Amino acid sequence: MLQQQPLTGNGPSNGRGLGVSGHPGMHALNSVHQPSQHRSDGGESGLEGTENGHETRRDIGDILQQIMTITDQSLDEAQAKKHALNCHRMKPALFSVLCEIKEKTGLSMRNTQEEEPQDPQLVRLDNMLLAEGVAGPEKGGGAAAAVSAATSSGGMSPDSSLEHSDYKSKLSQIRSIYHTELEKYEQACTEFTTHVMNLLREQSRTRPVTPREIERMVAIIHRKFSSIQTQLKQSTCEAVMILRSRFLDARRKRRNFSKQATEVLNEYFYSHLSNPYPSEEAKEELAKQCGITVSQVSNWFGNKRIRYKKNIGKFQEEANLYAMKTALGARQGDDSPHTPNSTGSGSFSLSGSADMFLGVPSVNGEQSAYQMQSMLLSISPSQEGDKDTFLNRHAYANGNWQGRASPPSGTSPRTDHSDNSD
DNA sequence: CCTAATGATTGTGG
DNA sequence: CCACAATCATTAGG
Repeated sequence: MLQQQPLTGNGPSNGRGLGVSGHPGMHALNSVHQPSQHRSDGGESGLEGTENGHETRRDIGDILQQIMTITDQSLDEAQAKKHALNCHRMKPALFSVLCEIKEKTGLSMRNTQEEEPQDPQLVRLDNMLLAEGVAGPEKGGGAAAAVSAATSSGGMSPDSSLEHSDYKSKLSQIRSIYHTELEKYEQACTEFTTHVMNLLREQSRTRPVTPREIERMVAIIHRKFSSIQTQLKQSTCEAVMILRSRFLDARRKRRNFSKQATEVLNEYFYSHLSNPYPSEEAKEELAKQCGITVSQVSNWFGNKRIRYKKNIGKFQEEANLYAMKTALGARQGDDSPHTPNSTGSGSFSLSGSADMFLGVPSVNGEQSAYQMQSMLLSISPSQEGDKDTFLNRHAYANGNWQGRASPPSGTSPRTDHSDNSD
């Protein structure tokens, strides 16, 4: 819109080369926009000459003549002419009229798509950067604090902090890059804007430029720069996402839970074998005790249930161990919160058997424990469910959540499962 | 190195 | 959304 102005106010000074060849386009433009100003005498004051009623043919000749003489004019002469034109008393009025025309023609079509509703994607990017702590004021609050709190209570996972700091440093790196780039863009934008504004202001002395036009120009520049910024934000987002996925992958690089943690979990699992579905609160409690997250507890129980069910025989030893342990704990006046959920299978069953183990030589006792446990686990309600109430309950519950288990081995209490098929 | 154990993820169904 | 089942990916032990 601005690169090719139709007016020839400063024509003579820079249009020399073109003028010589008598460009038809130029001629046409001249004749259109300055119908009353071209005059004869290629010499001096041609532009300011008075009107004369010559024929058009003659006019054209004059113009050509004028153009031809441009080459002969000196720069000073041209400047002088320009100045003279600028000082003409009609000039402001003419300019304002021209501005109006411009406004009505060229810019009217632009008006239609002037408003843009704040690109939603840009908003999304902004939100994400903000949420990720890249665009915000400073990091160090929310997530980090929560993580540190969680780890401190458990008193463990010293390596997670390491990974975390790694993540943090990478993130801050991205952050700093983002900010410097953003600043650079911003600076360039304002610089360019002021430059353009100055340019336009200056040009407004020689050609019709309305303030509104300048405004529009500035808006256009801002839009362009903001699109660049969007790109920057997008790539930053990408970088964060990549970093994030790497970090999450690192989380997949699991560490086994501590011995104590698995102890606690197993204790709960086997003491609630009838219904190994800890409530949300129980999960939280366990998580706190083990220094892991609630979802990790959920994972653990999910894995445990499925793996236990899949091969009960493999877990019998373990089951025994923990059953015995809880029995011992219960016996030692540990009236701890067992949260009798639904079936009320708290310290139940094995207190008696534990007693038995205690009064019996160790090796033998362990063997008996296996037997007992396997009986408890593989018992079917119809067989001898009416012997003891606790046994009955337990067996029932077992059958309930396990559905039908499919232990590949013959449920032998021994550790020698002779199913080597190769 | 191979394998079992194990924590996490993914896909499916209620 | 939760549980389950299958699977992935890593760790630990031989």
